[in-house]
Amino acid sequence: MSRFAEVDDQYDPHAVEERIFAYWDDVDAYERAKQRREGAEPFFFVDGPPYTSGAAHMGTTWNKTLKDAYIRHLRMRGYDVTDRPGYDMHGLPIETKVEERLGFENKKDIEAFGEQKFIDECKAFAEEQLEGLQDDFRSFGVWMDWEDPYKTVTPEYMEAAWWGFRKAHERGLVEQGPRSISQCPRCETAIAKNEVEYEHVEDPSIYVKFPLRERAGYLVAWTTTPWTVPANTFVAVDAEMTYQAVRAWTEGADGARDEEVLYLEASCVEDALERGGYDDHEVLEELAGEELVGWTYEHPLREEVPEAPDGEGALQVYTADYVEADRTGLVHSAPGHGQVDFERGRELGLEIFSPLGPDGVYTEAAGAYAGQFVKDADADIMDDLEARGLLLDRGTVHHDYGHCWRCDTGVIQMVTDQWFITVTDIKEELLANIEDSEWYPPEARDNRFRDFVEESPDWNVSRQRYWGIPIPIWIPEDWSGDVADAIVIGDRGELAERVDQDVDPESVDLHKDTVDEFTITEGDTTYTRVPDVFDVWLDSSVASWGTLDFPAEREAFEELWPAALIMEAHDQTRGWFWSQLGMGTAALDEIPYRDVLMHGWALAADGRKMSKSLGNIVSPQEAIERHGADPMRCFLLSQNPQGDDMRFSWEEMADRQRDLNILWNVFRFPLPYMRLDDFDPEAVSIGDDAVALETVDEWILSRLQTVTAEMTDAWDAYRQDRGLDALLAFVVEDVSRFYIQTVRERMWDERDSPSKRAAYATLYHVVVETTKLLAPYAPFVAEEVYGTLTGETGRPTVHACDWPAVDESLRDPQLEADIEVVAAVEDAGANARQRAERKLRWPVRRVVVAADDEATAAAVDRHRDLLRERLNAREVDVVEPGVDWEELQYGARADMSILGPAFGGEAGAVMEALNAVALTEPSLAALEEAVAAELGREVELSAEMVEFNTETPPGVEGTTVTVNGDDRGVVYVDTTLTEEIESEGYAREVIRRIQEMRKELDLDIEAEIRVDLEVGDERVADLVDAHAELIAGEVRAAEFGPTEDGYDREWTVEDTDVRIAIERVAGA
RNA sequence: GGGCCAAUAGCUCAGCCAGGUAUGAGCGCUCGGCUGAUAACCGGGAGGUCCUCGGUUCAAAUCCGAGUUGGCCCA
Repeated sequence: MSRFAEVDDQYDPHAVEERIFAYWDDVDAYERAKQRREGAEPFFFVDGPPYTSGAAHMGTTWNKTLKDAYIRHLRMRGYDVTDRPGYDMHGLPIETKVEERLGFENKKDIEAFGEQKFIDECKAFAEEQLEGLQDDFRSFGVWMDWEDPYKTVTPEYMEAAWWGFRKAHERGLVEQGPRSISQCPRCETAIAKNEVEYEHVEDPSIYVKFPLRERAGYLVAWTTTPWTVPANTFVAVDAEMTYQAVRAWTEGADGARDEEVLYLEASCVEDALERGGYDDHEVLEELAGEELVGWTYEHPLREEVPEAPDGEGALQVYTADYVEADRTGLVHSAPGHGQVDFERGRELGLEIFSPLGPDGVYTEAAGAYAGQFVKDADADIMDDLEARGLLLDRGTVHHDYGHCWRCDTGVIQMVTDQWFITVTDIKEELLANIEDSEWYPPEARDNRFRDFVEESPDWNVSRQRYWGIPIPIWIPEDWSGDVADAIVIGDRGELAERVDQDVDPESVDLHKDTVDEFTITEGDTTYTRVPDVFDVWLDSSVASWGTLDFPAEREAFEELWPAALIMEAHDQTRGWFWSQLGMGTAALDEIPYRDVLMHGWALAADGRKMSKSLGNIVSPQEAIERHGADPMRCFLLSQNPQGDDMRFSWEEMADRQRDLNILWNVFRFPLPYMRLDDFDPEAVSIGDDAVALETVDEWILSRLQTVTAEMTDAWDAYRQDRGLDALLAFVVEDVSRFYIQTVRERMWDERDSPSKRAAYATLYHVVVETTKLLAPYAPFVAEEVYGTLTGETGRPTVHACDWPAVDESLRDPQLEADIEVVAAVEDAGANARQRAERKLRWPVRRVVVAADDEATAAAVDRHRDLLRERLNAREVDVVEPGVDWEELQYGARADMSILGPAFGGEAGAVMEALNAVALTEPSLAALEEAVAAELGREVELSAEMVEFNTETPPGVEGTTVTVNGDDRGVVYVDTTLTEEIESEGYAREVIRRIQEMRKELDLDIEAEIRVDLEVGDERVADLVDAHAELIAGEVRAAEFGPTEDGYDREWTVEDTDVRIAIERVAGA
């Protein structure tokens, strides 16, 4: 970029982005920034792979922006940062999208289409989505290794999953067996708990009567899933609860009683009998749940389902901890379906009867219902129960029921054989390994994560699908079910070595259709692969080594692993944070990451989550279009990244754009002067002898050090938001509002001077360092400003710079504290001026600062010149603490509620006298004396009667100085006019108007002009005339006098008409 | 239904862990100033049941309990 080039008048984020994208391309900025740190201390960052099934939304954008900012920052801090992006590309969500695209209904369509073709379609879809995501991420300036992302679908990566799984197997943590799982009958696969979405639906609500064998009567249990009744195996009670045997009856028209005996939990009796439509009842007996244990009953659908459970221990009452005193207090339990039923059933050693296929259709074992889809059989089952007189009530209920997150089909609980990593066997290790990670915020680890790990069941890693990493297990024909007899393959080399077919480990694809062909023969036994693929959560769980292409490549793994840092949103506590812990511990007995930055979710402006149905989605593209990538990034990075959800706000984003615009103005303000003077930053810098730093220069340089230190601390504490706050406050308040304002006059000076050089050198240094501090947040504008200032002398990109170090020699806390006081005094002075209605353009005779403390007095004293300048005062005086300003007078206000009763009829006169007097000191004695003089007689006053206040001399206004909430004194501004002040005031009024006219004519800064002035009032004309020289200097007037064809304008200055004409004179 | 998190000015948020007057901050609004950074900048002002209800305490935005609303996770 060419140094001190002309820049846009206004910050235009889109123009900057466009130029910088081209520039980065030209100079290979990304590669060079990385090259700079090659061989430096490594920092192993691991990208949590986004799922490739759609475009980047605001949450992904926040996440990636955070990652980019931290990577850039760490790189500036000197680390060789791993920045390989990753993509999670397998799994059911993509399968269902592809099925939709191809118009498929179920698995049979896939089989007909061809497994390999379907896998190819899924791969193509995922790759297509991946390209979209890459473009999205690049569009807001994320610098990661886009040329070489890790993809979970490549052989190297899939092998990493095999390797981890084999390690887990070697440690005895892999097993196969029946489990109650959530099955999607459409997708015909088990789905994970977190893939189940609950929806409000209407379902049957039935009270089933189970006929007791050894005694009269029925056990009554409630269920919303009639289709599980064929598999009923036992009825559960709570040991402690009280159950009642009740005789309940209905009375016919003829008075005949129809009665039966029912067993229910005591508190449920009334409600259940009401539902059953009984007329009345009596309690026969009370029993503890424990006493019911061992009672046996008839299966209610024995005739329809002859194969229904009837084995050892079946059809009995047992205790179970899932029983509640709700509905009936007895629970119909079918270990072939429900998870808790299954677990209790296994514990009791009961038969697991699950008479349905993966598509949710009853098998032959279901007898009369065979061939029906379970949900469709509900009605028949209820009819059959009713016909048999075994339904106490039949109704419906609205409740939440699980559905497949992808295809929205209601899930069914059933027992199937699945493969597990038995993480419950290593729970202690998992909990211990957690301690090796540091979480930001820390509570997330100690509450949420620990709880989740403690409650985690074994990990079902098998899915009966196509688009995934095939489970690398080969089993013999007539397999015993003992996993020790199975073969688990850990990598491609081993695969090629052991399978019967000819396989090239370098080129083999590891997807299902390919590996299903492979067989292994050992001795005279032939092994075939189990048909399942891995749960897609297993894919990303191995990312910490998969991203290093381990096990194919070993060196990087040995040097870098485990990850130094990962960052994802809080939903990943039960996702990626957990899966990595599980897999890392199972395979390597180590947690695969050290620092975890857990951020929140991007919510919509209304505080609700962004969703299509609420219509409150804001896409990153829209944000970039409206405000630009840098302002969007700054908005996202100004949010606390530790746990809290972010609330989207257009206003905030617009504010960040405004902040960057101020930076832009700060940057472009000195450029014309620097160009004019051929300022050479290399020859004239802040440390040089030829540069005479003034107080404000030293101050802003000190502030820069303080801000740098604050920002470094903020980044180290994973609070980049606080760093950005500090930086923007510095730019807006310190640099723009204070420093620039103060140095403007120095830059206007046409002559070369050590002071002007100091201003140039200081501002140059401050802005260049600021671009470095800003670089991780707003990489585009930081680059443009940096490049324009440093030209060819800097690094090719600001992102290859070192993070600024704090230069203690430039740091002066005393000075910073002083200027804080000065700024507060200035604020108070401006306030006083405003109340006196005296514009800043008009000088004031003097300003008196009555300091409350030594520090304030000393600060004002030290910076008297600066204050004089900023307050436009001829003189600044300090009154030391403890001393009254002698010109100050005091008055008193009467409190009539005290004074009235005390003086009766005289009160009015006393009050008037009291309010009228002026005192030199605020004491009761002085007041009494003055009031006596005023009133003509003595009065006796008490402290309660009056309140003292100060009265400033005529023409003087006072305002309290506050610094960070503390009163530090009072500033008195004396606005009394003198002829000399009026003269300068009018002259400055004229100057401003001429400047405006120059601006209107778009004259060059250096252009000289002729000025013709006609002032309507003779006295004012003389006053202006007295400052002709000042005017000429300020507006570059070569001469005064009539213009030939000048730009002519009428003005009104403080009620006086002024005509001004200007024209350019030749030769300038 | 359960666990965790949040709620403070019109908006976005500090403050809460270690209780002590909300100087709250920025933006917005409004009134004024400045005028070669000017589609910029500066100052003044208004603006609050600190979600609600209870409790602990001399004192609660802050600690405790219950509830409401929203978020995440789980059933």
